[in-house]
Amino acid sequence: MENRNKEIARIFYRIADALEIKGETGFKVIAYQKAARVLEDLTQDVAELVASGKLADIPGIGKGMAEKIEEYLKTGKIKRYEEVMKDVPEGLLQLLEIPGLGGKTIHLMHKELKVQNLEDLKRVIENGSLEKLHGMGKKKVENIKKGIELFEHAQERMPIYEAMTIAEEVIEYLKGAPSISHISTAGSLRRMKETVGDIDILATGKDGQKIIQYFVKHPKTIQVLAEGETKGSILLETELGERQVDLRIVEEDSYGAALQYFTGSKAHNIKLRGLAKDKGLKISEYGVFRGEKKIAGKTEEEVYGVFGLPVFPPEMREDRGEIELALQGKLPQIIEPRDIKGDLHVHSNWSDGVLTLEELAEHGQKLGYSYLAVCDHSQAAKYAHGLSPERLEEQIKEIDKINKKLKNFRLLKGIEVDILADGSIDLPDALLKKLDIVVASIHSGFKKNVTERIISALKHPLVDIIGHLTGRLISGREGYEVNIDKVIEAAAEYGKILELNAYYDRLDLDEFNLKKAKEKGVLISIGTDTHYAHGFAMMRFGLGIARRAWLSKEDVINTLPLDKLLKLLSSL
DNA sequence: GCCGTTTTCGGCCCGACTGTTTTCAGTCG
Repeated sequence: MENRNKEIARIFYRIADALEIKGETGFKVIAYQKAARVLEDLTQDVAELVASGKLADIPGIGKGMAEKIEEYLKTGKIKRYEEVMKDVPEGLLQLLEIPGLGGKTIHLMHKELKVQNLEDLKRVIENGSLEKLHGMGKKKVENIKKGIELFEHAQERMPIYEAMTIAEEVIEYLKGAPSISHISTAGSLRRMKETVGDIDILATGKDGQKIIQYFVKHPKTIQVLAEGETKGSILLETELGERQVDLRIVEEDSYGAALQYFTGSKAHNIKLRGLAKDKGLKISEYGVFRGEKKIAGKTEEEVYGVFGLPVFPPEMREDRGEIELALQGKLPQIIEPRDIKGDLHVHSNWSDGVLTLEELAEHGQKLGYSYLAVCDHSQAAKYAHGLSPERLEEQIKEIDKINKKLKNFRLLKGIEVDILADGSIDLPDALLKKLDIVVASIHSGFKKNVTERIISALKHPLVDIIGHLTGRLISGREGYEVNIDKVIEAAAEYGKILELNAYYDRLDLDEFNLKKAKEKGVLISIGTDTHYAHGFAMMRFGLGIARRAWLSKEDVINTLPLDKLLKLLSSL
């Protein structure tokens, strides 16, 4: 079983929402939200922290939260939660998700008009009673109506690859805007989160208004949501639906401060603002100020420099302890794109890929890699033309032939072998012994003893790596029922490697499990699992997630030069 | 509700924008 951290986090979020609607002081709401976020980010099981008495050492968890967590672990309930929910109908919580509608207004309409849910809200809009409330008016109601419309058409967060593709296309377009200079992604996209809500773009230019006017005329615009002098917001038509893109324009002089500010995360920024306050400074998207005087803002180096901090990699800006560590000069060095020496999971046209072995080698060399691991499917994967022992023998010979012609580059002989229903491996040992690298993955029987099967694969002396451990697809499939903590422990025990599958829809292991793996000393291999030429580019998303998990070069085996990699693999 | 070698009480990030006000409240990012 997974630990209960996320369950408790969810309850804390709901308490925060309920308190917001009840009109409690904002700081209590923030305290619950912070505790919830901290719980979500935690790699240890709260139950273990309770057992060791270390729960209240976690920043954001005080006496009150600790008591509630213990109560939940003991009784499965939190009294405080049931109390607050007495006064707040279930249907009211959901209304907080409507853009433009907040706790205060919901409280008011609940108290004055007995609104309990979305239905009721629509009714009081239609019959005009909402408009008559104190502080409300025609325009506010109009805005809420629009909010409901947006809410009902709300899109799921989009996978990072999709967001990046749209953002890069818009950035190309923006280069044609008058007076525009620096252009960058910001927000969760720049932080490389696995999914992205809105696409945020930041740019500098003398004439903000003209740039925004140009921006909203993007040929795929289907609706202009905002068009001002410094901010524009549009809905774009894309292959997968409507996507929101926001553009902000700032002066050259504020670019660093704005980039820092709009990259977030919010929690990271709040912590930084706290530091500023302690120093008697003020920080905003325009710069760092001492009184009226601006002392930094042009670059992120300048802004962070004021506090004696380095420019954090965007992926680390989540308030997960990075600021505290940096202040002590102990911020870890995380993996960089240039550290990657090869891709350890690619498919050829021998199974379900489209590229020939020669083409794979060409692409690998173009990317500046030293090696590529050809890991086609094994025979059990019939749908993918998995390789029989005979065809794998043939492929091995073919790869040997190609390698003889290559200089400073090597195709590694590998396989992505199926872990069968009984935990055994789909190819004979004698054959596996001829390979440089063996990745074992589950492709069927997602609900059958997955944990045990994976662990038995880990025990297999010829298996090096477990591929896409949970099997989840971000845009549509829950992962297998697998006890990840147990698998990580087994991988540590047998000294085996876990894959970070860089394909954007998998990103599996995710950042939290990668962090757990690192803490247990388990090494990671990053592979794109590409079946096509354009799939090699997925490496950047795998790297993004690796960086979000604070993996260093030393944690990732495909940062090794070829000879050291082969030595490591043969020792597993 | 959390937090503290300046505080165990009194703070808790900041500014833009909007709309309903007549000096401010609510919401957002």
